[in-house]
Amino acid sequence: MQEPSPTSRSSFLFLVKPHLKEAKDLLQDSFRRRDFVIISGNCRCHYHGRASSSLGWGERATIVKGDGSVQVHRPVGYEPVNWQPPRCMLSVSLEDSLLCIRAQRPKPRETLEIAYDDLMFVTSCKPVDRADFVLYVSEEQMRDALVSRPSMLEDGLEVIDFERKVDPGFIDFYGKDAQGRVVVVELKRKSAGKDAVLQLKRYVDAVNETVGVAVRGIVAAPGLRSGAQGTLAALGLEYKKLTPRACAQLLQKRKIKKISEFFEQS
Amino acid sequence: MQEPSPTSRSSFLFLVKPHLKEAKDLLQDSFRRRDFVIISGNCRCHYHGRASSSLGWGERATIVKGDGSVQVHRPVGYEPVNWQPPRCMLSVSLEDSLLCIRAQRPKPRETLEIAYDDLMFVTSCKPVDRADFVLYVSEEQMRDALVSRPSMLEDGLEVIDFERKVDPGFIDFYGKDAQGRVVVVELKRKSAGKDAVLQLKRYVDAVNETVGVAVRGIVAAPGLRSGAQGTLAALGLEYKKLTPRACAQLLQKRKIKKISEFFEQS
DNA sequence: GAGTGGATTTCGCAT
DNA sequence: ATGCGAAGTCCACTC
Repeated sequence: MQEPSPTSRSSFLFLVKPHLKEAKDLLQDSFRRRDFVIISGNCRCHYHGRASSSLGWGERATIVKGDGSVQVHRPVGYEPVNWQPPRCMLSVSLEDSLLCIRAQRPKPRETLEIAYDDLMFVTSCKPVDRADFVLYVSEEQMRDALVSRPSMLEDGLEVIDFERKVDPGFIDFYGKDAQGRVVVVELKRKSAGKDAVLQLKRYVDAVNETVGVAVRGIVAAPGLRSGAQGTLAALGLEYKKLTPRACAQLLQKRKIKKISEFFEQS
Repeated sequence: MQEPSPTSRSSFLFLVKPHLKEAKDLLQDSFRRRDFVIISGNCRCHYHGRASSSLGWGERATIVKGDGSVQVHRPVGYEPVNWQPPRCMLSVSLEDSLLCIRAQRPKPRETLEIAYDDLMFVTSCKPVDRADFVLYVSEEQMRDALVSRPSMLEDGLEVIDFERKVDPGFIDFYGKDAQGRVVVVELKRKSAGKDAVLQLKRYVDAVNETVGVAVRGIVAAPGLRSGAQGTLAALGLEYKKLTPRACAQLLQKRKIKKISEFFEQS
């Protein structure tokens, strides 16, 4: 990710106000090449499959991607009015002075027909895009979420402190469970590895020396790398799945962005 | 719907391989005019809001609609990789030789930043589209669905016959319920009105004269127009909601397209 | 405005 | 292949 922008750009074709025949020839080639195609003009649509729908004449933009997905976009509305998921059979033809585009899917059986009688433009290209998409929340956000609602990890869990200083470092979340046992939570934004488990163990040991009650250690992360599984069990520690998305969603609902706000509210 | 195609076409602007400055000026005007804009080129994206995400450099197409919705499409994948729902604040600027497009939404607070360093093309227009979108299944499809799974209307309901001839006409669905009572169903593709209720009453009366058990009458439709409500109650008839989508979904799952197939399977 | 349920949901991961 | 659950779900409808 964040790799430098390539210096060479992929080529593209574009037709402005083309005749239907001209567009049909381009689209046939483009569909065969699995190009990324955008068609803008006046069209009507018919869909038959999981349901049926019809859409009268109007000016819309159609996107056909190399994976065989299709979407027809009206001037307003986030979602496409008609669409077809990937892996479609694409065909184009001229029928009764209409440029007819068909996208068929075998399973489930469904068909989308888009008929243009007038075109603003048609573009065709093969975009180069090898970047990784990364969706995340910060470890701080995860901690905020957990502090604002400890029950998302376990019923009856309550917060005592967070970022609590102990000898080996800082404990992300420090609380007590429904049975009154102390709970030490190590948060990880990505899948937790053996290093996270060992770090948690050090915290648990440190807490064990200072408190007189039982101490539980929990790794809370979106996943647990295979190597960490055995270590976790051997050290008597636990793992609880905690996804960035769940945390982000909670923070959104609660409208809590910072820990300070939590303490003001509670 | 299906209204004749208008003879005059709305105008559009088309920039091919524009300089960033040139594109910025166009986009500022387009955003102010609430145009329908498509931008194609090399970009990177950052999103912060309900979650956070980053997407490195790659060639993608961005659609900005007049309602303030934004979507960034990669070469493959039905869904946009980044997006913003309608009612966004849009802004465009030149920063560090990048064309930066910002789409901000106040509630929930979230921001999408799209930075282009190279453009294939930019188009801007104001499409005219006043057509109605109609999603439907035929009454025949609804009947097929109900026959293939009467329980979608009520547990224990069984089919005896369909399109059954009685004196006033044809009964859509004829069956018996869990208590052995005869059930007469009148299907409607759209919201049922008083006419549908009265028609059902005639069927129920006709059946009442020929059978010795209690007869129930049910209007099954996606909705019930307000006027029909009172008539329904006065005549001792019932209404059950039955949506075209539920029927279409069932037909799809069961892979039953025609009644004949049902009898072959049963 | 918040809450609820549906969608031609789509999509990914588990079985 | 199939089924189940999550999603920055979106969206329409109800309270």
